Amino acid sequence: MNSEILNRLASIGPFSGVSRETLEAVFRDARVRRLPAGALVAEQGARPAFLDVLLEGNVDLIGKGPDGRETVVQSCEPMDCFVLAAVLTDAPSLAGGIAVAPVQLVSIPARSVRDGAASDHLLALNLMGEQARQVRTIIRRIKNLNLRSATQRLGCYLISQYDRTGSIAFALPVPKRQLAVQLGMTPESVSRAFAALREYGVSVSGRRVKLQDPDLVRANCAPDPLIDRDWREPPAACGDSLPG
Amino acid sequence: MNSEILNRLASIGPFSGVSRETLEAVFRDARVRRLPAGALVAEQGARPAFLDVLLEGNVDLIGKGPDGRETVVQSCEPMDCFVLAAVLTDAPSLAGGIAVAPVQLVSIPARSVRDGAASDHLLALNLMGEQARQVRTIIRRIKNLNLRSATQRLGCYLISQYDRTGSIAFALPVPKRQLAVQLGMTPESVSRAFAALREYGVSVSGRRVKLQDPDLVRANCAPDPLIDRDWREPPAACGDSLPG
DNA sequence: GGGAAAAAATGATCTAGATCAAGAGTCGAT
DNA sequence: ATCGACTCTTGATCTAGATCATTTTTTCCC
Repeated sequence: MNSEILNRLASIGPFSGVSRETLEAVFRDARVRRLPAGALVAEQGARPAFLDVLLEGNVDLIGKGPDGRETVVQSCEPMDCFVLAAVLTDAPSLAGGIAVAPVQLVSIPARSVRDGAASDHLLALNLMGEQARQVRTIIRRIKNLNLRSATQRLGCYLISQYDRTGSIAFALPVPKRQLAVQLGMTPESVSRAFAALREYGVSVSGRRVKLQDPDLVRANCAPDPLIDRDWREPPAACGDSLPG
Repeated sequence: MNSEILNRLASIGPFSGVSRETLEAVFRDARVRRLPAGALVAEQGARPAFLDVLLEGNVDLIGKGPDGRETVVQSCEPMDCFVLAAVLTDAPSLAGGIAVAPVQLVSIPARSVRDGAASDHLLALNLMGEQARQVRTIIRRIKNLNLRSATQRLGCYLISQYDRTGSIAFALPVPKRQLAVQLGMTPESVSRAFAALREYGVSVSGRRVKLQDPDLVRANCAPDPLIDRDWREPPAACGDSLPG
């Protein structure tokens, strides 16, 4: 594992500020993995052997029922870590992970993570905070799915892209098919939602989107800081208040 | 705060095994509250001043959208603690809490909880584990809602009651109206689901339920340990491996 | 025990979005 | 450019469950 990757890891929420010794112990047996799109990254029902941190690509966490039905629990971006809850409780994973694009990830042995938390107070605090943020992310998703129509969800997503880029014209970071997964609907519904948003001055061509009148979209899609992630909000370095 | 309550608190996941001094510090300014059914226990959008532990009654955590729509995020039973994620991250609560029955709860100042975690390694580990379990509970709920029909959800719920009580005849622990909330549907749908389950030998009268043939219900509702909480699974005392 | 008030059952609609089924672009590789 | 394979769009239908409206059953309070 090269030191550039190590530095990137050390800077994310769970590991920020953690002592060099602890990091060395935790990462000692970590390995970088590369997998093609479509690969199974984590298996549902098995105790995860590794905590995975996504360096590049996208991974969808998918829950399957006994009858084969599926539901996307979460859609991960670079520097997210997944199956953390299962790793920390050493319990069978409730969802499987599928690479939706070629991925690069760091796999840290689950044992190392648990041992690290047990022996390093700050790491434990960080992981506690990370899990708390997880909880909030999932609740946001639930609210997004249950409280809004498909069209509103897409509209709010576009608004968030607008806020992030600061430009009324931007490219979708993912293909529409994948957007459908993130927004909890079918690709057909995404198309129809785009069609519905034309009324509010939204034009699309391929991946290029243009918001003629962002405020009109805002007025009709009701973005809400308690649902949509505020990308400006700092990742909340927890453990800051640790004395000593 | 009397010592009986203190002992009950000390025995739940987040506080189990924690040193007397830490517990004293954390609980120093804690207060017992009693509220009538319908009371607002926690307000959405506000930074919670307290971590609440439910001693008696039931609390529903409800997310509201800008347009007034509502969705139940979680339904809490005694000895659950809620708004923990918001307390730990000191962020606005994403959902409000409503007492659906008269409740008794312990309110611990948020500050005390965060300070406790920062100064006591074991407490931090416990809270980390508690949050991890939270995550898993919510994911289970998502899978239950998205992967099963209303009838299957009710059937699996009844099976879980059967497993818990060991008897094919038992009383529902909550009124049907509340059952509807927990299962994510309307009271009307609960009625219809009960009607549909008659075919599988389920009879109801008031709160009394009888499963003539549990295996028939099982066969048609597909219970799954990765969705339904296994009540036998121990609450996973986390932090057991803490050295020293 | 009677009778108001809440809870539950039942029936009749309604609806958002899924599913199914064709077309129409779009893109990458030879 | 030409082919073939995706990805997207658009239209037609279907469906689980919500919603609305009414009746029946419980509950429980005096």
